[in-house]
Formats: sequence, structure tokens, C-alpha cells
Amino acid sequence: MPELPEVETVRRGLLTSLVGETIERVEILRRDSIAFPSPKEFAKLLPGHSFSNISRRGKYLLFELSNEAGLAVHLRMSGRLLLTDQDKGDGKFLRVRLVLNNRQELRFEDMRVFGRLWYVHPRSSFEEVIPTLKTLGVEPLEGLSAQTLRSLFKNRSQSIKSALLNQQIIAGLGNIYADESLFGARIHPLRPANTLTLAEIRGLATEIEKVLSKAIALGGSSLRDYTDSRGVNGNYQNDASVYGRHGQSCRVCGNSIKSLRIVGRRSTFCPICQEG
DNA sequence: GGCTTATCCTGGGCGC
DNA sequence: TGCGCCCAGGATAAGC
Repeated sequence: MPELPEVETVRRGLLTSLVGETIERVEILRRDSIAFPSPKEFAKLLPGHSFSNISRRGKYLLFELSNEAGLAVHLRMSGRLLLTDQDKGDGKFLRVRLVLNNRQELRFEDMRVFGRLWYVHPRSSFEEVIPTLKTLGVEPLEGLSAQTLRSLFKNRSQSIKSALLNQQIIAGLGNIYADESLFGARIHPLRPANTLTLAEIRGLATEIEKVLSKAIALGGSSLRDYTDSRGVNGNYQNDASVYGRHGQSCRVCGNSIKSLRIVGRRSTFCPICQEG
């Protein structure tokens, strides 16, 4: 499932090959995938625009288009953006097709149909169309300091795992990298966020940055549905310490990796290394 | 305001 | 073989 490293990998992959290209035609195969405006308007408004830049905020991909219009994409759990030749056969889960002027097309595939696309009018902004963008927390790769984290956790009695998944605190972390960061910092996922010491928070901030940077360098994780914009799998899953390793031996202490449900999400951890 | 829970959605895995 | 159930999880609304 795409988290910050996977979204960033897609962004970097598309940036080199998509900027400068023009959208000629839009085909919507699943109306649910279009969040704004209506699917009919979406297909009518995008053609003629060219891509001028691609940025990222949390797990949102933000495409800046010509004439100051925009296109936003959230991959959610199983979304993929694939840049392919037009004559290549369609995948089973193709939802939206953006046909380009260079015999290629940008395809949005999404098995679970949770992912969404937004068109942003020239006189509007990404934040106006997607109000959630205004509520997103700090970007973990832009200088995540222990002091910042401490103030964010100060009044939070919820578990640290729950806090890390809260996009209003840190933007971009999901289940995989929250579990991996907590393992690296040796913190139990059920510890209330406001009970962490400054030393623990410092360790956690370091681990978050380390885990995310390493995952980006390895092209993300491909534990289930994710590939990059060329359909290539990431490699981080081979390096995961706890995620997806329930019942296996901890790489540090050798004890069995456990899992439990926290706020509806499976959390995987080592009960020995993450005792406190 | 903080926090948890239910909901959306679909394919894969498993048991019978 | 076929059926039914459970699980995975990001964002959001609803409820406490």
C-alpha cells in the first residue's frame, strides 16, 4: 500500500518523463475514481493541458498543469500510476486513462477503488479543492525535530502507533513505516504518545527519517499492490524488520515477532526489543 | 477537541 | 470444485 516513499518514488519516476507532455484525451472507466468535479467535466477539462511540474504533500501527488490548472491523485491502498505505450494491453483494474500526445498514456489502476483524482480549476488551488491538504501535519523528511514531535505528542493520550498514523500530526506515514520506525526506536506501539521521554522522541524522529529515506532509496515496498510508474516492484520489503514478519524471528533478539490490532490496524512488533 | 469505530471496496487465502 | 467468511488498510464521518 502506497505510503510516502512509494508516492515519492512514483513522483520522481514521472517527473523525468511526464513534464512537457500534453493530455489529448481522457477516458474514465470507473466513475467512483473521480473525486472532483463530475467525471464528465473531468474528462472535458483535462485535454489540452500539459504537465509543468509534480510535487507531493504527504501521500498526495500534485500535478501542476499549464494555465495554472492542477491534477491531484491519492493512491490510497491499491492505486497505481503507470506510464505506458498506448498499444499495451489494459490491466484488469484500469480506472482512468490519460492519453498523451507522445503515443504514451498515463493509466490509473486501482483494484480496491479507494484511490481518487481531482481536477483543479485555473483560478482555484489544491487546498480549495482538497481541504484535507490544509490539515496535514509536518513533512517527515523536511527536518523532523524532536522538539517539534514532543510538542505534537504533548497532549496526546492515544497510543504512539495511533498518533503516527494520524496524518494531521505527521503527513505520509502509514502502517508499514510506522511499525518499522517504532521497532528501530525500540518503542512499544501501545505506549501513550504523551509518555515518551525526550530521548525516545529523539530516537523516533531519527528512525522515521532513516526508514523513509532508505525506503525511497530502495524504490519503496511491494508487499502487496504497489509498483512504480513503470510497473517495477520496490525492494524495501526484503529489509523490513517487523512488518509482514508476524511469527518469524526478530532479526535482533531472535524472539518471535508478534502482532495486535491498534485502532483497527494490524501492528507488528517485537515484544522483547520493544518492551517499553 | 480528542479519540475510537464503522464504512467504503475488492481479491486472495482459508476452511468446510 | 465451489461457496462463504475473513483480512488487508487510508481517509472520513459519526458517535462517545
